[in-house]
Amino acid sequence: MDASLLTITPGAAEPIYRQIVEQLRRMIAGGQLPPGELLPSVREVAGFHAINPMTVSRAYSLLEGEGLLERLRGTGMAVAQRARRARSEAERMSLLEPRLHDLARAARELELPAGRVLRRLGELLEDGE
Amino acid sequence: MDASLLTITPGAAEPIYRQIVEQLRRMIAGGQLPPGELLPSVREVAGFHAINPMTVSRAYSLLEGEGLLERLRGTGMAVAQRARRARSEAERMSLLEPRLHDLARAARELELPAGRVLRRLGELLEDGE
DNA sequence: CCACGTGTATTGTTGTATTGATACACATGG
DNA sequence: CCATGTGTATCAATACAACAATACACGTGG
Repeated sequence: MDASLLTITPGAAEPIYRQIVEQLRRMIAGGQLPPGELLPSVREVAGFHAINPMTVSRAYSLLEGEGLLERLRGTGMAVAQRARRARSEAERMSLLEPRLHDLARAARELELPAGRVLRRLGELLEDGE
Repeated sequence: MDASLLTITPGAAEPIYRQIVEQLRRMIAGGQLPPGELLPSVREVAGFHAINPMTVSRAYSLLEGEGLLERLRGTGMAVAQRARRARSEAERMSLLEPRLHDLARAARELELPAGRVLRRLGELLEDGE
């Protein structure tokens, strides 16, 4: 995997390390990062995005704690073999649930018709592919 | 409006004052809080939710700065009259856009089929009403 | 008139989160 | 064998959020 595949926004409200964590978590769960895949080194990511190596390391460590990454000493970090599990559609869906709830609540408070929200989301989901 | 209508989660990642700000902003844009509506006093909200009065005051001040609330001296805060504008469906929709983009991106990284996401969101939107 | 209820300014303290700078231990691989 | 590249432990700096305790300015309403 290449460092350029990560999207990092230093100025955002969401902390950098968490941007990395959640992005990688989803890409692993989704299968874009298969088990065994080697991740870019902390210094590589840090250099490319002009951030601190420790910030990247922190993200990697958290994912290692979750069992999603493996430390290959002297080589780097790789997607763990046992990370292949937890890949049923239902399980991936559960990672999206909190965001869905927040969205539904916001839409309700805005008194927006369900149809309109669904239609717009449909468009955005198409655009990506 | 009653203090119990606000949903506040002290332990959440999102700071309390911003939870209040965004919630009120949406309820005003959505029309649940019509112009002239009197808000609960800072001490009332603070007491009910066991938080600091200054935290509530901070949220109110920010909304006053946006022109959404009006200070009625000696009485409290009320939804501003001129807040009625900016209420077209398109405008309310725009408040939801960032969240929609995030969701679409997450769904893509999770490799979830659009249909499934849309169906689930549909359910959640129904439940609310 | 004046007690009471508004919001707010002020000051200080506490806890936490985030990021950064530096130095270190370790395995690889020519 | 040792230069090079891994990740990371440690400490510090900074910023932010929230709380606490006052005191204040102001209008309402009995």
